[in-house]
Amino acid sequence: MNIFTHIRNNIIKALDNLVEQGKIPAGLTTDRVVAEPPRDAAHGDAATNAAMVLASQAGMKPRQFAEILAEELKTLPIVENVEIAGPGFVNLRLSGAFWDSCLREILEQGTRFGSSDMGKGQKKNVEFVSANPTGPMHVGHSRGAVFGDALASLLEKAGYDVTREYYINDAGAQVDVLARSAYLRYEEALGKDIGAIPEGLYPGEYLIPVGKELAEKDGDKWLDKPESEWLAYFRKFAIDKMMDMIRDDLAALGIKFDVFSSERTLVEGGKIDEVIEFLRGKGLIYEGVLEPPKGKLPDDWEPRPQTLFKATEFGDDVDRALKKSNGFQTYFASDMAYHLDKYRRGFADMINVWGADHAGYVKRLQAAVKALTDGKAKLDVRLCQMVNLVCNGEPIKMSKRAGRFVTLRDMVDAVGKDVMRFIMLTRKNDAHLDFDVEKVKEQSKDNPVFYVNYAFARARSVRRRATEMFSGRDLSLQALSKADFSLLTDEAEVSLIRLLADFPRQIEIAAAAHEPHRIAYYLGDVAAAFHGLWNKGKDNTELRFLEQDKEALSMARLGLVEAAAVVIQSGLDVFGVIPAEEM
RNA sequence: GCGCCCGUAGCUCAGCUGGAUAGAGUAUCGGCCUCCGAAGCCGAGGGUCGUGGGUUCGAAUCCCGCCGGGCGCGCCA
Repeated sequence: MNIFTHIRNNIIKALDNLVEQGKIPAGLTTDRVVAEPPRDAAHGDAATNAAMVLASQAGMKPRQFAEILAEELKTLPIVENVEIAGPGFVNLRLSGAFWDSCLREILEQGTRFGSSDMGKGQKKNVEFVSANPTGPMHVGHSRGAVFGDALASLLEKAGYDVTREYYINDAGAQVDVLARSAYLRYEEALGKDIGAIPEGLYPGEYLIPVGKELAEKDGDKWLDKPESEWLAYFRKFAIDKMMDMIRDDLAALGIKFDVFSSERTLVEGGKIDEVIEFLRGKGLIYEGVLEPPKGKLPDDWEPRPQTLFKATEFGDDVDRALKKSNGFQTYFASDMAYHLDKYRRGFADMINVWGADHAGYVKRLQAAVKALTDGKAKLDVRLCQMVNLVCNGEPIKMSKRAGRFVTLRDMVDAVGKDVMRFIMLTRKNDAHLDFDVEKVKEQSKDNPVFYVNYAFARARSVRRRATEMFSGRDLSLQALSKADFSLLTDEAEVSLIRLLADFPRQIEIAAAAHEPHRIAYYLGDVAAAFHGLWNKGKDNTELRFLEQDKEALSMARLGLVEAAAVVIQSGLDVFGVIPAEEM
């Protein structure tokens, strides 16, 4: 439970009471009233802006309104003290019993703690990766993959019904190139000297086994046959192989999709024509000629009539082509069909994760979704910036053309899935990220995942000691939840409890903003608070977690330690990272 | 030319979608291991939040104009 929604509910109730008592006028708009943690803990546990937001509506001064509200809030059982500060903040100090109950809740819920019902089971579709099925995943895909997966987990934790979806671009010219490249490897497998891979075909060695497999399966059946006979067959076979490979790569990163959607299926099912007719019915299609593109003009540009969609009516800069001048469908047209398909499958709330190089495409797709669903569907596009791969400060060069790119698999093998996932999530998605493949392997401060994990490992270490010291005693989370937490009175202990209790709210904030990185920062704070408390116990033996002759106190402190471990584990779980028990 | 993103401590970045005295990490300097794991902790210095206006009780945050950086801009996928 997010304690600040709980507090806000109490404030709203208090306002209702004041209306009943005739102390403030009825009918105030309370939308903007919030309860939140004050920036400075010295101001209390929670602050509300109610007086400042409502005073003018009520025809009072903020301070005056605050006085009245404060009197009413003092009667709440969870409130220990109320103060008015600054322009009219009402600061609440919550009772010790309230914080004890928060700690108890963490231990009772275990790693379920942090879950929220904010999403109310509402369906959300997160489409990510969607790499072309023409080769293995390279490192450039990894950020979007990790981000999308973590965002999906985050939304699940916040109470949404999330579908992870992969859109296979298996309809364009690039998959014909794939088919031809595979055919070449097929010839090679049958003993033909293919020489150098011609320009325009995929040179990667990953197609060698594909050619070999076809040769073993079909023999020389396709040899010296015209392309028209084998192209479709080779294409399907190769695409399936590539998707198997991609699925394996993703699995190595701990990612599993719920749905794979195929562009080709949409095309062959006539869905593109259907969507164009659908829009034509709405009067949003016309034949016309587009303005020449701005900036550097392509050499062969000339005005041509095409089938256009009135994207400008929905916020786009120009109208967009759905059919080329030769009558073929554009990629945008199939994307429209795809998003209409998603909507019809029940997703009125869609998130797409793209590389930042697709930024120019966002507006037109949002315009499309608006038009297709009469504004009933939401589409948020999250852009992931590039990851600069660095090795001890030196940039690593990648070249896909030469077929020697660093694959995602190489990277997972080199640094490990968990490190990779965590690092990718320690930055806002739209900020560039330097990833040093050597430094992240160091077990030091250069490696943010270790800092958090170290706190967890220390917590486990305390538990191991406790089982020795208090052998025979039930030290399960359930048992510890019954400890006497009123014994935890040190400032560092109390502030750690507050921080841990804030986890559900952090999940809600991060989920609402579609920003998983916030959880990484929060976990850093939790780890810091825990390390701080630990070291306080080193300096002052009175504050050590475990003391043989003070069992009740030890149980309360062990409960706090375990609660910290629970929150760290639960937070890392959103990232798909499993913390090590020992380091 | 247009659109999107960005500009916060020497460096790398947070900043809870408008709150109180702008924070971490790193680097520099100074402390803490007879004591639950020093991969850690405590402390110090370091800021015109690019800039100029506007909105209001209140702006790093929202709006507009500049300056600087990045990306994108065909019927490609």
